[in-house]
Amino acid sequence: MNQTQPDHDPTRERILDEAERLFAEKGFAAVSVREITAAAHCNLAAVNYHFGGKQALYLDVFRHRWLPRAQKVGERLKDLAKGEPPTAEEVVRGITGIFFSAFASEQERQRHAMLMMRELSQPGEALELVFKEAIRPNFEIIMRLLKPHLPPQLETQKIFLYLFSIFAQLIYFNMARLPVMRATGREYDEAFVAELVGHITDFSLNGLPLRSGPNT
Amino acid sequence: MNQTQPDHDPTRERILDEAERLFAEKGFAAVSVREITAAAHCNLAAVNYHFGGKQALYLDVFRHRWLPRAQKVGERLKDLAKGEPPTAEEVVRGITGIFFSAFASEQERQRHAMLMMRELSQPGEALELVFKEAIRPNFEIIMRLLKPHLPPQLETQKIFLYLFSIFAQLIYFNMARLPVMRATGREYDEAFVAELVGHITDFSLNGLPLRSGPNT
DNA sequence: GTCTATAGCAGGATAGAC
DNA sequence: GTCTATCCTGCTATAGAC
Repeated sequence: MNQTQPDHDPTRERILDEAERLFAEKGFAAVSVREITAAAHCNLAAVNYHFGGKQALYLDVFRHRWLPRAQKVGERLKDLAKGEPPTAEEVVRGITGIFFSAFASEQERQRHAMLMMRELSQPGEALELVFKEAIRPNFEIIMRLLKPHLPPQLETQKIFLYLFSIFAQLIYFNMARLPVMRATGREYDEAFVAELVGHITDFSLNGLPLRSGPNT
Repeated sequence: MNQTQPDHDPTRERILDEAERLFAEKGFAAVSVREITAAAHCNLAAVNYHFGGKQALYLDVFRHRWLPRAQKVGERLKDLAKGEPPTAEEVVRGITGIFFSAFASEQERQRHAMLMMRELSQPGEALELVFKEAIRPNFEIIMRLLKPHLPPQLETQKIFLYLFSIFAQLIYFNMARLPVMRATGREYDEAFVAELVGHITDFSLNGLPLRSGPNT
C-alpha cells in the first residue's frame, strides 16, 4: 500500500519482521543470527549482507519497523488537535485508544511495547533514536493538548510525571500479559482490550489534577 | 544481623550479589558466568560448584535475594493492618511508600524492579516462584485492606486492574529512570524519590473509585 | 572449597563460489 | 543476492590437582 517501490528486497523485509519478533520476545542477547535467519527462511550470511551485522540489524529494526509505527501514533495524536480543542477526557481517551488501536495486530502492539520497554530499561544506541524521533515529539503533542485543562501554575516537570503515569500503564498492560491474564482470568481478546482502554482512561483521567472536573 | 549462621559461604554470597546486579542490569542471556565470577572475585568454576550452573544460579538469585525482599514488603504491608483499619489514603500511601522504602538502597530497589519486570515480560521458571511466594500473597493483603473502601459490587477482576495500574507505576518509575531523569531534569535523590512517592500516591488515590472521597 | 586447564560447542562474521 | 564452508572467539561445564 504505502510502499511505492515494492519495498526493496523481500528477504530483507522478512529478516526485519522475524528479527523484531524475536528481539521483542527474548531480547537482543538471547537471540542468535542463526535463529533469525532460520525463521526468515534465508541464509545465515544474509544478515551480514543486508545489514552489516547483528547490532546493525537491531538498530534497523527500530529504524524501519518501530519508528514508523510510533510516528503513525504521532499522526493520530495530531488529528486529535484538528477540530475543536478536545476536552481532557477526549485527550486521555485518545491517547489510550490510539495506543491500543494504531497497530495492525495484538502481537504487533505487544512487540512494540516490549521493544520500547527493553530499551527504556537498558538504554542503548537505539534509545537515542527513539527519544528524538518518537517519544519527545509525541509527548510534546500531548502536552499541548493537555495543558489547557491543567492548573496554569503546574510545572512542566510535574506534567511529565502525569504523562509517565499514563505511559506506565500503557506499557505494563501490554507487557505483563501473563500476570494480568492469570489475575483476571481473561484473554487479551477484543472485549478485554476495550475494557482495558476504558480502565486506563478512567483511572488516569481521575488521577489528573484537572481544573474543573473530568469533563471540561 | 538476621543470619544466625554466618550465612554459609562468603563466596557464595558474593556470587549471588554480583549475579543479581548483572542479571538485573543486562538480562540473563547477556551476562556470562565469567563476568559474574570476575565481579565476585572468585574462580570461574565456583558458580558450578555452588549452584550447579548458570540457570540454577539465576533461580537462586530469586530464591535467596529477590523473594526475601518481597516478603519484607509483605511484612510491612501486614503491619498496615495491625492497628485501626487504615483509610484508603493510608493504604495507597502505604503501598507506594513501602515499595520505595523497603530496600536497603536506591540500587537495590532498582534491581528488584528490573528483575521482576524481566520475569513478568518473559515468563520463565522463576516467575512461578515469584507468583506463588510474593505477588499473590502481597496482592491478597492489599485486596483485604482496600476492599472496605471500594464499592461493594465492584468485581474482584476490576480491583486487580486498579492494583495493576498502581503496580505499573511503581515498576515504571524504577525502571525507566533515564527517560524520567531526562524529562524532569532530576536525579533520583532522596528529594525526588519523595516527590515520586507523593505523585504516585495522589495519582492512584484519585484514580480509584472510592466510596466517599479520598479520605475515608 | 578453590583453583587450572580444557573439552566441547554455539556464537558472529567472512571469503568466495555461483 | 544467495549460498556453503569455515574461521575464530567466547561460552558453559567439567575433570582433576591442590
